[in-house]
Amino acid sequence: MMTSHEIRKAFLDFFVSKQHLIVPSAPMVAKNDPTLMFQNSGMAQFKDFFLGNATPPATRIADTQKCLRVSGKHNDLEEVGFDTYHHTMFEMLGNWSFGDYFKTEALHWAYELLTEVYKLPKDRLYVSVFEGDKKDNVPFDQEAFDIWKSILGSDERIIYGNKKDNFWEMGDVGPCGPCSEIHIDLRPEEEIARKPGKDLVNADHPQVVEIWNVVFMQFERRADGSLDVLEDKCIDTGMGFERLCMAIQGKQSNYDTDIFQNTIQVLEEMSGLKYGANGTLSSDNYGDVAMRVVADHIRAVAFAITDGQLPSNNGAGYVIRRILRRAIRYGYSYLNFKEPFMSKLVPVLAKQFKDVFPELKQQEEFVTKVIEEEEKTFLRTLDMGLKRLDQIFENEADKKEIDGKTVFELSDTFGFPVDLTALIAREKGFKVDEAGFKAELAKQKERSRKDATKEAADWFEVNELDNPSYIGYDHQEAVTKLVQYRKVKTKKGEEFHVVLEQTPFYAEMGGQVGDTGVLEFKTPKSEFTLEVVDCQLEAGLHVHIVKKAPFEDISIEDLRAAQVTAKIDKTRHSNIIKNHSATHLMLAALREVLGDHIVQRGSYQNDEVTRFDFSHFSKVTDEELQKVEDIVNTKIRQNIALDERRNVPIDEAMTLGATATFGEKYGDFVRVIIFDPKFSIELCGGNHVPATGEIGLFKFTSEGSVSAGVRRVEAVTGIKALERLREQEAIINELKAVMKSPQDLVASIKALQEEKTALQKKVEALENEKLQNVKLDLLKTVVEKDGAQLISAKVEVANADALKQLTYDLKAKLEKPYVVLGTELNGKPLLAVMIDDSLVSDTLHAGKIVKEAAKEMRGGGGGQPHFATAGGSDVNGLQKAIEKAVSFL
RNA sequence: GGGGGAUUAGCUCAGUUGGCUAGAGCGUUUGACUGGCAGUCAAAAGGUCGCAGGUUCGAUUCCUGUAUCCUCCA
Repeated sequence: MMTSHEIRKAFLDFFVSKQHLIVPSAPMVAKNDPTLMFQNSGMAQFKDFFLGNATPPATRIADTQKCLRVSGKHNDLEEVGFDTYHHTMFEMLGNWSFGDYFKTEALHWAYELLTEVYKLPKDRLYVSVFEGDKKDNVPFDQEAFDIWKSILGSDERIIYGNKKDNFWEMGDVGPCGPCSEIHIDLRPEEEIARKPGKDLVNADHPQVVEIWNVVFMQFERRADGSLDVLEDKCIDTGMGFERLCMAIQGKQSNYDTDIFQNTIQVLEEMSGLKYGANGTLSSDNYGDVAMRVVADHIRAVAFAITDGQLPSNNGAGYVIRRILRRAIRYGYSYLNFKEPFMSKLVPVLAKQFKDVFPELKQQEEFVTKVIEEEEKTFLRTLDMGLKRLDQIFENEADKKEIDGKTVFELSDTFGFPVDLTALIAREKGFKVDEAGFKAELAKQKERSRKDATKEAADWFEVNELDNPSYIGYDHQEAVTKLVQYRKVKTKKGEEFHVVLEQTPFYAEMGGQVGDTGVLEFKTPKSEFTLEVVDCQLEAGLHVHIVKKAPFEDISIEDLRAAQVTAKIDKTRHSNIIKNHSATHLMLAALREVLGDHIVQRGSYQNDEVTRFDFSHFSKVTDEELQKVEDIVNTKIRQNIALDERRNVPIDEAMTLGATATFGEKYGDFVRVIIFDPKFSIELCGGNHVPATGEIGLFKFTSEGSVSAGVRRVEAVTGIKALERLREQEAIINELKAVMKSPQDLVASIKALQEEKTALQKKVEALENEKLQNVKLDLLKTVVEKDGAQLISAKVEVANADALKQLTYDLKAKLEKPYVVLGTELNGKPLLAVMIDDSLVSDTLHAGKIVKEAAKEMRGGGGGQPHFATAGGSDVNGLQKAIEKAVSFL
């Protein structure tokens, strides 16, 4: 039997023999395509070639591509594991022709590979051709039909496919064309005798499956819906590797192939459960389902992390977190893993894929650590949720239902997955109020939406100018005109938004805050100055935000004629750009010190500080931070001139080795910021210092964690860094002065602390001793009354605790105490009542006694049946209160 | 950006009409038993109840602000 490794190799070797260039898989995380989070098909990385935006390295290419799908027609994450053939991550084998060969070769080779190399039985194969679509004005694919007929010798295994199954389009416009699929029937003979496989093609049967899709790109869709015939026709094929292996290895399930069996065997050892004990296909056996879920998900997560996507709380990172958590959940619930287990599977995969995807082996340790951290965090979350659930089961034992609000609270506040709640509830015989949950979720969404919206009036157009422009890269001041303004109501009040023809104000973007400054208006009748508190980008416009503006009192003619001088706050701006340029240097230095896995996760620069989040799995040590500081400050001292390049084609920028930030969208032309081409090259639209020397000084102020796998550092630059150092110095100097300039400041403070603790203990001991004397005196005043030993007195103590202590001490010395003690503390009366447990009854209850008695001193109180305290505000009533308390006996 | 929650001993956490000498388990220290290890038993030490205000006779508990962490939504 061919191993999966051999099957993959045979594919690539076959196409090498047909003069194809083999290229490596693109990273699974789509870094340069803003429309995609992950590679979702074999052709995604070649999109630019089909669109004609780039030239392929060869006209014939073949590869295996790592793909990830979690949503779509057949890929709902929640379904994976319940059947035998759906996956989150999968490999797509493909061969491509860019204006080279077309249908004849593509179909002949496909058939040759399947039947000659892989030796798949011919009588189990079916092929489909496009039947045509009148509405779209696309004809029946006669060409493909004829080719297949000549290959197969007859048309009895050819199926006609409709537009949905057999016409392929990349988007609303662009290259498209019919396709031909090859299906295989893997059912046992007796079933085939009962029902011919031809009837089951494209019918979602787990054993009659499509294994290869050959797309003929021969048209181009225009915006008006019409089709043009392409000059350079292309071939785009995709063969699902996991399914192919199932077919060749004669298995009933993708999970029975050696691709997944390594992992599953380890899972069996770890869990002590046997996979497939009740029949492999069973979706009722949750142990089996769980193993499939884990085996599938660990691949997806491990390779996603390898390709640069850490689990996080939004975007692509959240997708990875959800996949990982789903696997942990299944392992936890059905395989009885209560401790991190996913991370232990990474070495299995690293070994299995070391020849085809060596990147996992290279980053084995890192990937393991990230997954383990994430597992620990989530297991803690699960534990908390389970405890809460247990309480709910106890409290609602008679209702047998968990209301929607509680379910929502579990998920919203404690991150406990809704379906897990439902699952556990079912096991306990509880129902879950799903409608109520959905209502709560809708409310939450509404809240978030509502908050996001501000009430904005329509723009009031003053001057019609279609091209407002930003000139801040070259100027800090502009003499210009008012284009439009509007009034906006926010939660905090009212503000005006102003758009100018030209502006030197940078609008917040890429982490750099917006500029502030002034707008000086000169109209024919008046002059006034507006203070700009912020500048934000909206639909490509620089929107200046001002708190007050007299626009409504000025005629439209005068506004139109107004000359506006826009000036940014230069000092603030210069502090901001120091921080921004320093951030670039810092990123480069971090990568140098910590490694290439350092990827920007977020950044923020204002005039005070630069804050930078990046992916890294452990605390950055003080030594590492110092190294980074040293590198950055060295680069500052080298006074490297800014090399700023505008309108660089994105491909050219990437060739330069530019660092692009994941999650940022880039156009075809980008701005590149270079400080020493060997050190820092970044795609960036922000403002920078003309030379690094201007930054002056760079100093970290903090390092910490934002979430698992992400660290946050903050740093200051320039005058702010100096100010900070001075502040610290001032504190130390002041401390020294206060401590009378000791030789070792730290040691003397420690000594002071120790001394203080010792003295405190001494005072306590003395007070206790004093209390003992009071106690002895009081013991002499014991009066027998109704079988109880009564002590009542007004005493002097240091604090409320001492009074408490005294009553307990007295209790210990007496057989059947009834103690009433009062004291005056800070001008307020305090009362304590202690009665023997044997005396406690409905009427003789310390809490009640004290409450009644406290009325005498205008106060209240409470406590336990045998001991209670009360306070009040009238010292003069203390004596009466004591008497009152005594009178209860 | 908005909502919810958490913050109590070295660690993990309990602690409701505001008054319970602020607790448990693990860990630490000491003592006893044992030939030693391990263990068992007994005892002890260890707390600004995140921080700052406020309400109250009295706040770990209620309110406001703030910091940090968790979590959901956008």
